Amino acid sequence: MRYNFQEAEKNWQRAWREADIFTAREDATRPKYYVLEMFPYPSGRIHVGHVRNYAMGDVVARYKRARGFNVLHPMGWDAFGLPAENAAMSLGAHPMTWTYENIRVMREQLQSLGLSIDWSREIATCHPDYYRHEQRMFLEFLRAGLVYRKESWVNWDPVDQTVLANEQVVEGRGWRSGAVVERRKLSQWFFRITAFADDLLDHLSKLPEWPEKVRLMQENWIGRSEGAQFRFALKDDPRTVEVFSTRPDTLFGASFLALAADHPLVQELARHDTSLSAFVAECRSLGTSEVELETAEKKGYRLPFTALHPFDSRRELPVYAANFVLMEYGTGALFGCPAHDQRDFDFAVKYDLPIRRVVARPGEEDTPVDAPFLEDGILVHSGFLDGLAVATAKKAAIAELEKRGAGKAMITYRLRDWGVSRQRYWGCPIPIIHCPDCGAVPVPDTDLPVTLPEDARFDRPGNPLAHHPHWKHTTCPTCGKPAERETDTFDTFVESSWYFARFCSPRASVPVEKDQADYWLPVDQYIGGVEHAVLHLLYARFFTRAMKGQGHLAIEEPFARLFTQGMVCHETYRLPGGEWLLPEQVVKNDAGEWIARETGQKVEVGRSEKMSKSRKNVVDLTYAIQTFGVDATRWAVLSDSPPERDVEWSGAGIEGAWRFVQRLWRLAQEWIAADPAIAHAAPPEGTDPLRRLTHQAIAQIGEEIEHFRFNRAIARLYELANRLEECPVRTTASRREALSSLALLVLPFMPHLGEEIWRAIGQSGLASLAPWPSYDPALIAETSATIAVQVNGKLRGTLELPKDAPQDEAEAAALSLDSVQRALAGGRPRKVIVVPNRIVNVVL
RNA sequence: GCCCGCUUGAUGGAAUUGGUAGACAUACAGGACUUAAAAUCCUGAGGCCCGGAAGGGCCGUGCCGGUUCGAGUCCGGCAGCGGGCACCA
Repeated sequence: MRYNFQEAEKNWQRAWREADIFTAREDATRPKYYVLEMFPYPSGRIHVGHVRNYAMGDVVARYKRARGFNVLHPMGWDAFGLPAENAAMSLGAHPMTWTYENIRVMREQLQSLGLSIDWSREIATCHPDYYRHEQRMFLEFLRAGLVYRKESWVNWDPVDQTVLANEQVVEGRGWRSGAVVERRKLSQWFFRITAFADDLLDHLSKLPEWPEKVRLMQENWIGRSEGAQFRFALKDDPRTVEVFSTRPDTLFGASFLALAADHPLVQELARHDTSLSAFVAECRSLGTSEVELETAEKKGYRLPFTALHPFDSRRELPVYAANFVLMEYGTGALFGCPAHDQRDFDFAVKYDLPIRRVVARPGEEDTPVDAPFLEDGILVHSGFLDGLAVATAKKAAIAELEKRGAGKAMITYRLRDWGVSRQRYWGCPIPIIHCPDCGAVPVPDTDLPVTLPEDARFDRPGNPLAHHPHWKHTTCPTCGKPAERETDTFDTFVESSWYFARFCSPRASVPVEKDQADYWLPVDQYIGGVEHAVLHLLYARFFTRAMKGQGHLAIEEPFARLFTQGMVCHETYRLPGGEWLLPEQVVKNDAGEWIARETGQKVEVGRSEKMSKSRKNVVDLTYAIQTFGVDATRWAVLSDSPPERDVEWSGAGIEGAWRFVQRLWRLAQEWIAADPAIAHAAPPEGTDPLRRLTHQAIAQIGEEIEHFRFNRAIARLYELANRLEECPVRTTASRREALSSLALLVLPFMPHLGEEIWRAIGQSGLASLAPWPSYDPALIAETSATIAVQVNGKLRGTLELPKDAPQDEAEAAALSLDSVQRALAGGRPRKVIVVPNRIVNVVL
């Protein structure tokens, strides 16, 4: 007798489909629950990481549905992106064909997993019906001042002729071409995410159901710094230099000013000063990689200016252009206070500038500074600030600057506006027309969507849209003269910034249908990888605010609860030539070395890292699913490891999971065969050991699922199975209760087996529609307690006592134990500590 | 450099949040069934020591120290691993 999972999977998936039970409909009479897993990029095939992610979401969705919630659990495709274009270049397939074919395969694979997904809401972001709304919202945001265009520095790959994201620059080279990346200034479109910097930061504290780690990462990313912005006058020059500082209290310790190479003043001087312009070029060519920055020398170029101290115009400070000052942060200029900043200290030593102590511990006012003093202390040698603590001195310094009209308190953020222009084909076209006379003109609403030309060519580097013979040529909507379309497309993070809202009304003619969005949003449970902790999750929070501003949404925060599941990792395998191999393409030879299965070549084994298609360390579960079934595969993927933790994938667990599937199925079959009346038994009454086990399991497993402890829920289910087999007293009624509860408890993890057992015991209807079993607290109440007996904190034995037995009884029982008597050796304990129902500790 | 997190048997991990460390699973070993294998079932197992055995003792949650009747759990210090940020003024 063997469980035929192929049959069961086919039958139940058909039954669910025919009963149409996963299609979500608004229903004011039931509480809603929106479960969403981060949607996949259609890279080719489903791997273990996907299965883990979607199996978790499915557990939650099925559990909440059983708990009476009206569940929305949709699926879509994050379908624009670079890999499609790379595939077009290397395989000759059109990005669209490649993408839709991948979607077809992956959809089939996901559907085979028995996920409780509402497929009627499926969306693909590369479809014009999706991105037309994005284009429309972009233009709305433009009108609202949340979008602008400006020149900015980008990473430019001279071989592929495209902009690269920072993440795509590896050690200063393009990740694909290997070419040394240049910095280039290009006109780019930006989303004004900084307009919400404070709001995005403040609301983090209102997201208690987000992991602390993610909130912290976003906080650091936004990087709020409080300080002051103020002006230095220049000697014999009407211009001024604006600086930002978080330490205005140390202003009396200033000994120089430093400007970024891109600072307008420096730029201007460089026009007539060739050695300065050489210095500027050197600053720009400086790599942006961490290692280079770490080791780069602090270099300055003395400018022909002298700055005057804002609190004492007799004090004169030299002004430098310096390679460590960033135009993008603050004002692109700073004052250096060598005594209280490491970098300024290094610079002062190098250029022999004064190092003036202005903060000190009591009694160390005149101690020479041989290393920058960074602690809090008392202000010294600072005129009106003398004697103040650092925090007070900051306020006093700012007040004085304001009084003199030299500056004001200022908050600066690390967060930059979001540059969304990409010189790529496979993305959403930016709906703008550039007219020589009218400038950048929005595409009129009636002309949306701007769709991609299908006949683009991918046989040369650069942007296929720009190369297209006629796509970009059009006329200006304003003046009617010949004009050119914007040939850049959006960063693909734009699509994923609002897809969760689109799922509420996926076919609407507006971006979101307000009523439906108001019903379903926010997402109650969002699940995805921690690698999106900052970018995607921050962009989505920004987009939600921007959409609210346009009246599309009523919420600020898109995701009420966030769960970041760990990554599934695997070793990487690489041939000497650099070609990556799939795990299934390598084997260990007799000597224990890894070799390529086909050629026998030695393979270099790399460290275990997140499964990704580019490194080929992906494990396809097709084989496991065909051999052991979907239920066993889902079970194996969720067993053993806490969901938030990274796991090193090994196929080891899957056979055990399969054995367990069969064991449960056999258990049900055997019980039914031994007692056919089980199928019709009335609900049990009273108490017996089997009922206690059943109800304990119901209580525990519900609790574990609520808290995302799927590994523990699974352990409890194993325990339940072990005990059901051993349990002595069983009535027909309690057996029926045990089996039907078992069916429902395993269902979120193993939906097909759950249905199978449910039907086997004669339950009507679908288990997937059955309410979560309830437990009787009276049945699970413990009547006795096992109490540990310790002598001086060391375990000497255990006692079995009635629950809540009086303390003196427990003490007496403990003292009468042989092991305790031996330890006492006739003496008397100094002290006995009794913790009811837990422990008795005899202290000698 | 700064900020977070982690470290428990052969392995993945549990431990009611200060109260019996190692649940559950995987791998392993022994046994039963079998001509044999698979499957299934039973048994064993943190380490060391005493004992023929029953049993008993000591040590043990990265390392050192502390608080406590009692520490995997709390505190201080250190090490290792992982993650985030970084010429951020």
